[in-house]
Amino acid sequence: MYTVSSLKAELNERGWRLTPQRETILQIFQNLPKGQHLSAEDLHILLQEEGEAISLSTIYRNLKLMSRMGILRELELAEGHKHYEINQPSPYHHHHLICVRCNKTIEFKNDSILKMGAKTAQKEGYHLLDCQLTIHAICPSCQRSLLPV
Amino acid sequence: MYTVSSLKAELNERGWRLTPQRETILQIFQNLPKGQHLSAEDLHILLQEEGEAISLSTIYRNLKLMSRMGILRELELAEGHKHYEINQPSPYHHHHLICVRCNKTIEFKNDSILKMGAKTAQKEGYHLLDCQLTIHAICPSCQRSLLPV
DNA sequence: TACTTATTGAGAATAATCATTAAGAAGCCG
DNA sequence: CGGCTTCTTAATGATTATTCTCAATAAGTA
Repeated sequence: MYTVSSLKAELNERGWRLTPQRETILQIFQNLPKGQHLSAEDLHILLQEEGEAISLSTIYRNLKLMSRMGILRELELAEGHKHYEINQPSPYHHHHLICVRCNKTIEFKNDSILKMGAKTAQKEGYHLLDCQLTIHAICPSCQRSLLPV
Repeated sequence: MYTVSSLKAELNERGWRLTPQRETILQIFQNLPKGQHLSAEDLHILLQEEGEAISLSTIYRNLKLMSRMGILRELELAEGHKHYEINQPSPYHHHHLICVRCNKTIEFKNDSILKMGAKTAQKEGYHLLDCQLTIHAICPSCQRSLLPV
């Protein structure tokens, strides 16, 4: 599991710094119930409720930074705003199937996708950070509702 | 001088449309006293005062669009926000010298800069939209004030 | 302990989303 | 031919999301 000290090491390696805010954000995501993900706004409110308020600027900055570092995954579940979740290694690595009508989201696993992503990145000399298959579709329940597309 | 009908022609050529809002924005810039330039917010307020209110979204969208079309020039006079002015052809084409302390701005001309820009763009097969030399400096008056840098 | 400079927070500037409106193209007809 | 109606889809406005700027702070290093 990704620890605060490995975060610090990775940051320092690039001349960046471990701040209390970054530590807090990492911990929030690590303690999040499985399958949950947060938007910037969600995280902002959650932190306020816990009395650990962090400014929205800092939240946006660090969500982006930690995604680029491969610590978080940036999910495009619904249109209009992004969600984030912790990026876990192989046995927990998963993908998303989203109903574009009701936004119901299902996580599923498929090792061959990750393998293919890893292989492709390697072949091109890229350093893999994350590899996610996102499927937008219409769930059975919404299909039955017969609403027009 | 750039006319409404040439704007319409250029827009339509790309499958875009001439709207009353775009026409209004063009006219505002054409009637602006020489050497004046507006920020998005300036333009928004100016239009409200004239009773021709256009939404901020539309203003931002069109300032960017018209800059990319080469109709307006996007100026970075002071940090933090952009200013726009009409983009005029050769005899009126000019550059800017800005005091980074007091923001006093001087326009100056230099045909060889435009020629060089045109030549460079052409050599690379680029289509020239605008070519501006922006000089940030400290004006004599601010130098005399002896404030620390 | 001092020093450099990345980071934060607050606020302003800019971009993106989505439902609604309307520009321009195409087809009709007198 | 021109005016009128229909149709497609770009553009608008309102709102929300995100980025940027700057002065003040503090992490890591010497």
